[in-house]
Amino acid sequence: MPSVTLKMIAKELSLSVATVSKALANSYEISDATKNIVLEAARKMGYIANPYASSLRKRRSKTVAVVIPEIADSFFAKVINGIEEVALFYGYHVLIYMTHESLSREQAIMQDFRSGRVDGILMSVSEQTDTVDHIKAVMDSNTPVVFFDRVREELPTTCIVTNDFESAFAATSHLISKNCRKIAFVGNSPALAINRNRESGYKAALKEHQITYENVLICGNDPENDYTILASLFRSDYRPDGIILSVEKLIQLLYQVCHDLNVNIPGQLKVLTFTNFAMAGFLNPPLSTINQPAYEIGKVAAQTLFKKLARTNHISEAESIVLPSEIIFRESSN
Amino acid sequence: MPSVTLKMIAKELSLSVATVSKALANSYEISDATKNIVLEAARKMGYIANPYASSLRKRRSKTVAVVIPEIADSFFAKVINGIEEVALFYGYHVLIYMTHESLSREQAIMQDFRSGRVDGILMSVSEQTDTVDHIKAVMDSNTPVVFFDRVREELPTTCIVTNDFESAFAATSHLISKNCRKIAFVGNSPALAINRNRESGYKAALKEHQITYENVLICGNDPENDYTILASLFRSDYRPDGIILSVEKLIQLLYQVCHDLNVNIPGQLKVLTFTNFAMAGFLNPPLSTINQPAYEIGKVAAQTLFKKLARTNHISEAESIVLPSEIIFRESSN
DNA sequence: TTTATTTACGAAACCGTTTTCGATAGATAA
DNA sequence: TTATCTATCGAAAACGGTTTCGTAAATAAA
Repeated sequence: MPSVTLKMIAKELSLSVATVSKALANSYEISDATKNIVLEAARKMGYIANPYASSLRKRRSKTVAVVIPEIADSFFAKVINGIEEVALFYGYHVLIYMTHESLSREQAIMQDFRSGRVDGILMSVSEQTDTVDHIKAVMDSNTPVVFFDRVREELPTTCIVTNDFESAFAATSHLISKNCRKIAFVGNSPALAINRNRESGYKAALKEHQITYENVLICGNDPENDYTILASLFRSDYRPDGIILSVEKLIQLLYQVCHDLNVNIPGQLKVLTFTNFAMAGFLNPPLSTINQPAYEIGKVAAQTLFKKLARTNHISEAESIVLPSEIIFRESSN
Repeated sequence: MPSVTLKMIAKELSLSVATVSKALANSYEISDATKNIVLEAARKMGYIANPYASSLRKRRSKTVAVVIPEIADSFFAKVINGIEEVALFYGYHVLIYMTHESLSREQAIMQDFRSGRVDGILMSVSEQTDTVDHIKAVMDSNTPVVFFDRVREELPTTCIVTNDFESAFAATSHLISKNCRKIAFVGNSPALAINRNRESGYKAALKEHQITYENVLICGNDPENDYTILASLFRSDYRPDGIILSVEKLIQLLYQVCHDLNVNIPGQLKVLTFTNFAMAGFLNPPLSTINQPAYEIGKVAAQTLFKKLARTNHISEAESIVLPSEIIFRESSN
């Protein structure tokens, strides 16, 4: 039960603690013969290093944090899969934190990271995040941050994003080509670059086709309220014939609304959605999707972070890595 | 940049490190006047305790681990949501580990936990897990484990499960009542109690109705292979007219198979699935589901673990907490 | 042979807390 | 007046590793 320590191995072998430590670290200072003896003893005694003692002295925890709005979303779940894959490879541990779209929670989480709990941070900011002071403070304390998906480009670090502008542009153009002339766009927070980019792509496509109907809705985090917002779309004279959803969560609500109000998809409304949703092709009707490469985003984000951690010089610059999304046209937009 | 330590506060205030530490811990040994002074200085200097020093000395990390097969599954994603909610409340941090259904990965992860990295563990075992030595070893080193969903009942600890037998029984009975006489059951690993319980429920219902057709398939983790297994069902004389899926991942494959082979749901095949899938009602056809209370399972599992952690005496006993699932009948089984 | 260098190891400081054990001064009790 | 508490604080020993630095022996260079 009493876990075995370096000191116990040292005593067992009549060596010093320092020697045992170095032997286990495969230091050049120790002879191969001694290393073998130590390794064997450690194995036999079932030695496992205390990570907290090690982290305290080395000032590195071999731990990274993932800060996301929430996890009940296939996108973030897949991102975490990618992150975990890479972290495992590099021997890092992964702490998970959720902001639940709350800035104050995000700030509290970031505050904690100034303790050096994690070596680096992978994050996707909350909807509410309209300041970056709390993030900058962590970066200033020498903990690198890599953003993905919901990024803040004003900070000098790497952002892993997808081609949101182009995707929204292509999606909107596609709806136009399908004879939609009143296309609505539904996003969540205008504070997020990701939403602004998609909105810009949407507007650019409208402009190119000289379409004046423009309808940008902002949904929040409250399903009931969002339902009302979506439903109101179809009760007004301003009723659209096409819609682009920027948020995965809204799919269900939109399908519900259309079901409840007898809006036929794609007959009366054509739908295209940013999502990462394996079953989209089996919905009724099959949903056209803009598939973000979630798993890849997670992998690249983690790899980028570990690259930063490996480097000693910390001249981090603002930079974007763009992984293209893939649009899959299905019946909902046909 | 150099993070502020207790020593710095002590020097600043001409107090001892011990006094500062105790003041911040709100110890009765320190006068209110001194506490206020210390608190104020700590706040002003931006003190954040080093968690590794603290964990090393206190032998408690305020960290728990979640060990799951994978996360790209709405069930586990929701469970984590529940866990995180409770962990936040108790001031705990959450480490995530995925086994990817591999026993050796699971063993490696458990091995690491013998270092005392985490105070407790929440886990759902892998498909391959046919031994519990690696788990027992961690429990013996005084790190409590709470199982959920995929449990191992032979260990003296708490298991959070849902009423799998009853759900499978009810689901099978329902298909029988809809005139299915050749009902297949698809699970993953027969090593898992959860699967055995569901299979037993399925068989019990068949028996009760004196139906002799019995068809238990085992799907694995390879989509292509699983597709073949499912497809072969409909090419044989043994072709079923009803099917119960024990695994969420298989939904997409089954719908694909039925689409490819022109098997009409529910006309030629009625389907009921264990899943936790918000969009099930909007699939084509709407899918009847046995909804596990994923979020609740996560919450209860975490609460149970924290209760164990709070207690000093460690007389853990085998015990099951059953949270009932809810069956929602939709068109796929009608 | 002498000197310089390399090899292999150990003593001790250190990482930043927490905790034990005194110590002191003032208050209270005997 | 003396003994006993009580309240408040500090010195120092943990916690279990890592790292610096010193040293003795072995080897190489002169």
